[in-house]
Amino acid sequence: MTTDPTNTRRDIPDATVARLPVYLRALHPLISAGVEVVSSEELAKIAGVRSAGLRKDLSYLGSYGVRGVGYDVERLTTEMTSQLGLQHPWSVAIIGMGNLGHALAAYSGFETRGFEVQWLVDHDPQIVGTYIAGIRVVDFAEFAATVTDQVIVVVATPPAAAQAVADAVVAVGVRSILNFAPGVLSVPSHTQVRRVDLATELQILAFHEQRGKGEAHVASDEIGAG
Amino acid sequence: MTTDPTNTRRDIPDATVARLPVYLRALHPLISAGVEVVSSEELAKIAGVRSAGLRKDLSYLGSYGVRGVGYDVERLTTEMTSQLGLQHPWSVAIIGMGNLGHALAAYSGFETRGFEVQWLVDHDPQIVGTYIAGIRVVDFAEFAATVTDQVIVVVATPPAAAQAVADAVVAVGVRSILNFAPGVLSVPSHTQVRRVDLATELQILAFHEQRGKGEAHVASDEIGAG
DNA sequence: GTAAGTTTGTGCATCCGTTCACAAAGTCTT
DNA sequence: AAGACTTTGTGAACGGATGCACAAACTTAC
Repeated sequence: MTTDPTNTRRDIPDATVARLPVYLRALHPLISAGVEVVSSEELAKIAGVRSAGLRKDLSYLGSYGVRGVGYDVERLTTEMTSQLGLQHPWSVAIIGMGNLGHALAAYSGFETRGFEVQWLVDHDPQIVGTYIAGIRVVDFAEFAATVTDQVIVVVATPPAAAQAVADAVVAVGVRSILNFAPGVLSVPSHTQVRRVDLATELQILAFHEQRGKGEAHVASDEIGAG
Repeated sequence: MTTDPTNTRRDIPDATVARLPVYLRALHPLISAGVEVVSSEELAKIAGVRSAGLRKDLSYLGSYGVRGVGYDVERLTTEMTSQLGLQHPWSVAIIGMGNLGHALAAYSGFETRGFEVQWLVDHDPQIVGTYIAGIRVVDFAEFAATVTDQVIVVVATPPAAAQAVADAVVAVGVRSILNFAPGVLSVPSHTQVRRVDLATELQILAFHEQRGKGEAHVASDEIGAG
């Protein structure tokens, strides 16, 4: 089972999946610098994890490291890109063109990491038809009529509207939602929701700052998948 | 150990701490509606967790539920607010007034949940001195000169600047950082960093969408603290 | 070709978090 | 006051994730 090319379909633990994007990002500067091989020790340092954990994570990919040498940077990148399903870009729809939605639409970090913002959606007639970051804002009906398979919806509406939006996008077949609105969305079991709540993050920081006066070096949400 | 008023200083697991803000938020509509008592079953439903887990979480607070009745909504709110250190608002500084920083500055969700944006910081002379959401943008020197104890810094700069900003804020005594810039910040061990990376979240969603075609109902990061 | 050096891959032990299930402790009814 | 009913608080079992330590596998030097 060491270098078996057939083990591409092991199931990967959620905690590992949550770290793959971090590793992928850590590989970028290495590629740019023309580095061909990297050891688990070096890569772990860049990614901010322990080397043993990194090796275990990579082993779930049916990893192709070479003992005594390290990992081929390009191959590792290809492998992770493939595992994450990022060979071709995913379509993203941002719903809610308030401050946050506006900022997300203009955020350049999506394109470089496998995503393409294809719809900007709002219900305000004053905003529909205008252009934000070069993309025309449409209403929900137009989005629903043109939406294709495998889209990821980003909910950036006020909290009061979020559940209704979630219901509506689920109804048109969306299965993946990234929710910036505070509060819990209730969705069918075949739909996955990830939540990003700024106030929650600050409150967690506040707790630790108040308590231990910050002895812990916390690194991320990992937003451990529930 | 059941209703001992002295057990206010047990150490609370990280996973529980990450959920307290969610519970606190779930209590808001109940208070507004004038509900006085809530069972773990009801509250768990609102918060999107299991009732047994909720009870265990509350028990770490030295919880004051009443068997056969439920939890006093107001008391629970007070207790959690106190545990999270939110009796008086925390000062927040947002560094980097690009799209995202701009949106965060205008985000109204902070004030209502215990935070007060007190500094907006940028290094661009064109932006310094302007007002965003009623707050004057200052340069880093002015921030460093006026910063007080117990501030939380939100890093919303481009990735290339993030590490330098982190070094600088650590140097003036900041111990809590919320980082929106992609990539890992390296900080002293007494400093806590929480990371929010939009592209990472999307990539995790993409993985599950591609793989299981979304059979999992994922709810949040839990951002298991490292 | 052999020995020394390097780095991966993983078995094992440990820790942490979740879930189950039930006794304890309260309320309500008669 | 006693019994039926409700809901909490938690012990215990379980499962997943992390960290350690080392054998296996490769390279390099001589």
